[in-house]
Amino acid sequence: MDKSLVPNVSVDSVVFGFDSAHLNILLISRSIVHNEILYQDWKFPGDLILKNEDLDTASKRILKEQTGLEKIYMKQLKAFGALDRLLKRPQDMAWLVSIDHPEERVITIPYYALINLEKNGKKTGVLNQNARWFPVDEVKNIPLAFDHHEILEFALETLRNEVRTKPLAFELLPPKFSLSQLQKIYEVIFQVTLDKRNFRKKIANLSYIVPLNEKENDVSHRPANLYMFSRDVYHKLKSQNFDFTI
Amino acid sequence: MDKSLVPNVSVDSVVFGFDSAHLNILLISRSIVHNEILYQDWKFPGDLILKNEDLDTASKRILKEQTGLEKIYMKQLKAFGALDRLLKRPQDMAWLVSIDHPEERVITIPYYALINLEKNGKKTGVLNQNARWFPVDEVKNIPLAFDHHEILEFALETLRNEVRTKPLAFELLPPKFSLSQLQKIYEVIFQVTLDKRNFRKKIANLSYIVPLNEKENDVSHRPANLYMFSRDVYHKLKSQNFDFTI
DNA sequence: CCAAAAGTGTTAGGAGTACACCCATGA
DNA sequence: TCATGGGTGTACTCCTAACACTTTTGG
Repeated sequence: MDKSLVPNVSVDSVVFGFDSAHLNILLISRSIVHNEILYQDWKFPGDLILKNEDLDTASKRILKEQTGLEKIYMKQLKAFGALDRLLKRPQDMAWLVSIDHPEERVITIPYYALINLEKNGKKTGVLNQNARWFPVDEVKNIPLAFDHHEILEFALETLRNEVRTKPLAFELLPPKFSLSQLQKIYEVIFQVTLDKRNFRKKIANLSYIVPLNEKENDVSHRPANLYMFSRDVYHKLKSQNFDFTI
Repeated sequence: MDKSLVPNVSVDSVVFGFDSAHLNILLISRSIVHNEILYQDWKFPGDLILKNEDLDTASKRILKEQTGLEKIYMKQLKAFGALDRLLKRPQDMAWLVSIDHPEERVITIPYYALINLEKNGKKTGVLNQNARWFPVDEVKNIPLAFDHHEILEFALETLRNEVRTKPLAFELLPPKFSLSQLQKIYEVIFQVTLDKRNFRKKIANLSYIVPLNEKENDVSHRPANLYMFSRDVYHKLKSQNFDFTI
């Protein structure tokens, strides 16, 4: 194993991608042959960190190396350090050996990341052949490495908490978006349906969501007006103590 | 250094204690002589974890060893892993050598803990001579080890977020409490003053805060009625989806 | 002209906020 | 009898929730 690695600490990334209809998760394919059995499953992008590297730096570096994604919103979740988190299944242990990390005790520090998929897209943003987007509600039926199901649950809960009080929805949207797209984000994150008129009334009161003189193109229905999120206005309001809530 | 320790991972505890008037923080005194200078400052209870120990287990064990506190509410904050977090001041580096942990890279995983100080008390609950309670707003003027000021800020922010949606206030109170005590908790945590009548109206709607047929004793004013928090009722309501907010 | 999503107001009920005086106890 | 904190109601405002039809575009 590389001596410049911290042997007991890794980072992972739970990347949420929104494509105007669904919330998706980025997974990396993993194949291991162990005792003549082929195991195929999925994992989050992640790896051990370097000794001379901050946690935040490591998570960005590794995400870029493994998927090609960069310059997206990332935030730490918390540390996952259960004693047996690497030891529950034979394929997990075999995989550690196969990549020359035969440490038994690895504490992982997952991050969640947010990206819009319409432009950064299923193709353009993701370079690695082994990486694939899955709708978040399908992931519970997909075999994941280690404790990654548990990490995903925590990431979802955290996303739901944070999106209530922070302007995270805009990280999932393109720079110019329609109100229906914005509404859809809250609907897929909270698994609810919202009333269109009430939602728009609320948005109309938020000075940092500014209407543009621009409409959707090439849609086979009445084109929606486009809006943008003004970070400037938002931070000005926030500094005058202010409570963001949808 | 003990070979059964994970050399790069520690846990710390930010213990909040409420004494009916103030929110307090538990700190441990640290003295180091370095280059013939005596440094005296304070730190959170904390240490490196053992190789065969969960993070949650480690934080409980170390808190008990260093302060005597046990069986109190504890929850992980997040990992702090800045490259230079141990290297900013000479006393920090000298201290690591003095306790035989001369590792340069230690990622710490702080927990926050909640306790009531009226019964568990300034004396009874805390065994270690070096441990002392400080009012939380005095701590910013006290020299703390490493990045412990930053960790405290994060702990306070987290406490404020979580106390909004979870029944944490009751962890800071004795089993039987008055409504004024409960109100005071929200006032000290959020640094606001609340209207007594409006506060009590809200509480009256919460079925899991149940009035007892019991009053305060030995107070030189009209004795307050006592209440208790019913975990049963709370969890029943919560399972029928329900939104806790003060 | 059809399909599809955009856009738009009103009303009723509930929650939040502001506000001032009397009560019970110990000293 | 005084000092101290406990305990109580009302009116107004604002937010929330429920609800259905017309408009604009591409095909």
